[in-house]
Amino acid sequence: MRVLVVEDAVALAEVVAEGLRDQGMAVDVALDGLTAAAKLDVNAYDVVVLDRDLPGLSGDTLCEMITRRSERAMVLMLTAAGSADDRVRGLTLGADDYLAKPFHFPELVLRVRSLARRRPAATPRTLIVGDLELDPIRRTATRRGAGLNLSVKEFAVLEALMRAAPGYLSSEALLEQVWDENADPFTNTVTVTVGRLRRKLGDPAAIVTLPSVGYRIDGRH
Amino acid sequence: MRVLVVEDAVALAEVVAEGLRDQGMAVDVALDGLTAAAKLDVNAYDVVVLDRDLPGLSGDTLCEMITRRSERAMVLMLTAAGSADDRVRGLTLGADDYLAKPFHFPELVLRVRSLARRRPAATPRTLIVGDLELDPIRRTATRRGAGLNLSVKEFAVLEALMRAAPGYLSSEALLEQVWDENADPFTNTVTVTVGRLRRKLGDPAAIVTLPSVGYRIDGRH
DNA sequence: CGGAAGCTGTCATACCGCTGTCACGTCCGG
DNA sequence: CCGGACGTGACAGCGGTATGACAGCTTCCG
Repeated sequence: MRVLVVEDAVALAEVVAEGLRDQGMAVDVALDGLTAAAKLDVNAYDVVVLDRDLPGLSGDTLCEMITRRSERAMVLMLTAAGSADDRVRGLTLGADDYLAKPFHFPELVLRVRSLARRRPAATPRTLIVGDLELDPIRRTATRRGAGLNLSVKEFAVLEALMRAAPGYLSSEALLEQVWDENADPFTNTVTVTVGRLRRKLGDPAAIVTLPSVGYRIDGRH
Repeated sequence: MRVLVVEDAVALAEVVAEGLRDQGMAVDVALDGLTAAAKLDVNAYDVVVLDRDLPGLSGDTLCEMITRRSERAMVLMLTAAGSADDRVRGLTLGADDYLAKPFHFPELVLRVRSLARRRPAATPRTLIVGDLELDPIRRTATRRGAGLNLSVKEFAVLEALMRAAPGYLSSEALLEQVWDENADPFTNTVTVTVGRLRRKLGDPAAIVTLPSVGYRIDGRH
């Protein structure tokens, strides 16, 4: 899952980004509105965590820009002012959720996850493809009921592939969804991670390679 | 629109199925939970009309199985008990609508239609020409149900020809669509690739040559 | 503080199958 | 009988993919 954190207080931005990364998300940070707008043009985010007080472009303006798009990210607005009025104004601008500073970090994580889930309209709480089952919230994955011990990246790759099922994802698409913008575009870490994931999934092969095209979960089991 | 009726009372099942067929829907019937589960594995339904009292698997269990999937059908639960409690329980399990027996048939039709409308559009994602089937999303191709193991170019050629069917494509058109613009115009790689594709498709011949004109998929199989 | 263990990305390497070229054979119309 | 169009087998080059080894890093724990 790809997240953009827009927050001008560097310290806070980093704390939030790190925390979300611990949850296995690929997080980019923008310290002002203009940078944020540029990044939004280039990358496809699932959720934008947006501070309302921003240098450059105001959070409100940015929020409106985002929500006007058709394939838009979900917006979680952060604000210092927690009054009911502000809440209403924020939601009017199209923010999908609202969180007042100071906030409890676990709540932020919860809301980001729930926003991501809401995006392509009501995805179920657990992903099931063939004999694979994956719970994004509890961060558990099983095959034929047997628990899998996956690393953060492996889990994220499996989740992305299962969300795409029965479709496929190219290496580039995986790199974009699972890794953040600092990823070397010439890396072969996707290949390696898929390889390691395959080993942990065991037989029969659950991930099929479509040569020169990408990877796909085989749901026939 | 594809509908599955799961109901153990044969007479009722047939009446419902016939009535829905009169509305132009494609209706399958399952008389018990296990049969239903099997059919759900194989076919993609838009709506499942589900009796709660079932032999084999209970309606509740089946409903949970359906709603946990990602590309799921909408569920209309039928029940003898029409109490508010049951209604709540049913919806908790993920049923999308609820109808108490005995019901007026027009109401059933109405609800099925409305559920189908709520569903994110079952896209006809497969190309079908004769006995050939090609799924661009999953990147699979089959003939008479048997999977074909095609290379990138072969797949692209087959896809182009199937999209053109029942028309034809000239070698030049294929070269333009499948290969990039700086392809050697004097190459015979199209001929070769079509040849290899033919071999993988097997008998009877599915690609006919129109001498000096081009190639066409023969859809009569 | 120090060491063990796990995760992650890089690199080198081996391998496999796709791909385009070429040569040659065949078919068909003129 | 000739010529063009097409089919097909052989072949070599190349690119994509898998994988083991390794190093940097973090985390955990005594």
